[in-house]
Amino acid sequence: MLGEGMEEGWVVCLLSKCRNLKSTKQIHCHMVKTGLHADPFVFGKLLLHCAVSISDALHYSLSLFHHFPNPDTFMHNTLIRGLSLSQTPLFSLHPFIQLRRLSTLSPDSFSFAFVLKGVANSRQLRPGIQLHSQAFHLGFDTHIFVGTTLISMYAECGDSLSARRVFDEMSQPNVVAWNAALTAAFRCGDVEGAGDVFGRMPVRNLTSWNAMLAGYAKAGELGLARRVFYDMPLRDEVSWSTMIIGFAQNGCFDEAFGFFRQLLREGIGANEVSLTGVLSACAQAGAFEFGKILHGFLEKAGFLYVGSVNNALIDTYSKCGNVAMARLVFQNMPVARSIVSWTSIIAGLAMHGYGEEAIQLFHEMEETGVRPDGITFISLLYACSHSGLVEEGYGFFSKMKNVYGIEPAIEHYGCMVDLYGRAARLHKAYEFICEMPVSPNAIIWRTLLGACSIHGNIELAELVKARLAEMDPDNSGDHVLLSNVYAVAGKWKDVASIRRTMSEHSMKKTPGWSMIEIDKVIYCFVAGEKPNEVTKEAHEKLREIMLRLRVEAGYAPQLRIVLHDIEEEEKEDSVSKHSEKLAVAFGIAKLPKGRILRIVKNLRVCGDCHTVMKLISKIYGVEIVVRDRSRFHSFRDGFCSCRDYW
DNA sequence: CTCCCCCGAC
Repeated sequence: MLGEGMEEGWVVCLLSKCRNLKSTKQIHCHMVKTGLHADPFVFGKLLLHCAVSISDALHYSLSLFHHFPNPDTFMHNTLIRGLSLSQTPLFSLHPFIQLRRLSTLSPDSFSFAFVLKGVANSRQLRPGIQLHSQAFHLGFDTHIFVGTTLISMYAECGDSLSARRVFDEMSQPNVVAWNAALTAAFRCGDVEGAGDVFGRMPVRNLTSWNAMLAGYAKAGELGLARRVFYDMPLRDEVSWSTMIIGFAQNGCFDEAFGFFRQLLREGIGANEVSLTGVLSACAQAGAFEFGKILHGFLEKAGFLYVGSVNNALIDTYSKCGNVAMARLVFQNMPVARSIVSWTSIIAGLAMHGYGEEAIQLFHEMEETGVRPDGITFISLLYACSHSGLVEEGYGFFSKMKNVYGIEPAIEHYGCMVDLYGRAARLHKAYEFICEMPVSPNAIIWRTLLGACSIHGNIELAELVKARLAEMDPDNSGDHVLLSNVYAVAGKWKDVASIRRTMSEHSMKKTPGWSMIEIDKVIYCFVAGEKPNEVTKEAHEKLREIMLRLRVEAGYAPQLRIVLHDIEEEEKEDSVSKHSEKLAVAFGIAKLPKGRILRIVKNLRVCGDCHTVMKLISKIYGVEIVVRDRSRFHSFRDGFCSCRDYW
């Protein structure tokens, strides 16, 4: 038998090795048997472990807490801390208030710092102000730790002035407080103010420089980020990752790739964060070949043992059109599958039109005991809406609320509107919008307008367009959608009137572009661009293809395109050709037979192009994979994987 | 510093 002190140390050490609730409960049992659970120090460690170190054990720590006689301040603080990091951070107020009411105990600086963190995470300004005043009365507001948290809290709650004031009133801010002020300014969208703080900092460590990089990148100020990057006296892995991720998130994939290559060239080497960043760039750009190279590299370097890298790979393969590889990565993961892994594969299957399989995986996930989050349900609802699974979608929407207690966000309501709208239940979709408890944003109305354009409902489209005109009058896409509704109905006068309004207000239409990779070179075709050598060749091939489609398949262009030709007849013939048709034509001209044509497009594929692709796949015997704005179309032998529902 | 996230725009 071990001595008492040794037993104590041994239990605490064992506890720190427990990664889940089950093994932690075994330690707890042992503690009860040996009587150690009554020791406030050991019990406090157990509580901390359940509340903070392992996930999904917060409820267990709450019940432990309630069964402990006279819990001390540390135990209260542990509970506050655990709750502040949970899905319901505002609940951290409860143990804090309880602690304040006790006559035998009182809150300390930790209590304030943790509860302020909870308030910051809940973005609720009012309790934040009350806590600030309490901290002031008890003299904790001058505590550097509390003061720093106050700055972050005000910034998170959107009160930039108060954040600024707390910082200005600090007598001797340390570097952590300076960094908090810097991050706070960025958080409030005050890019200039952040630069100002940075300029006045007495000491700058690497963290401050990296915070500047991250802040500029998040604000889309990539030029400024780049300048700071080259001005830095010292760069670490974080600096490099921040640049790669910053460029990737702002759609500058070439730069993201460039920084990654430079990172390798300079011998610093990739870590798991820079790898997820560069993989995310591949995913968004549809860079399948580069993604495969990275996969080989990271496998050899042992990065497959990192969960996030697997997740990024799953997403990359899905978004590059190879859902089979995505599945394989998911199945062979040598580490535990997190909620992100499950959500990634569900989203991947969904965007490839495998709605039933996505649902199947969701059920497997539930059986495994992984708890879905709000994003999982967005992906699942997306799967249902894009596969026409209306009843199933509604079922999951209810389950999300009633079984998992997840309050639907505007995105979930958006999915539901899409679900009904795509399935031609336009009035149901409209009713749903009117009855939902949050006020609809432009995206919600635009979803319904999109549905009206698919199903040709002029009355509803006009009503919805009027709403959009109030909320987002400068959006050219909405005008285009309404004009499409008119065009399908043959109401040319109304179409012309919209076009006139658009040119009078000099509204710019987003140009459509399509990319195809041939021999490691990416060719990008933009609708309406000036002809060059490449586009000329593509046009020639396209003319030949279209002729063959007319002769052999009786193809006739759809109304919208006819209209288009009339309107733009004085322009170059090239303008009337959609970029995805050009990319396909170029691919047929250049790629060897039997190769899959992989195309990435920035907008949604139009009805006419969809028909043309189906015919090309049949007549030319090629497989075409098109990644549209939000999903994949796989054309083979005259059919598309979306079953014409998209 | 990260991975998964509703709509639409030729």
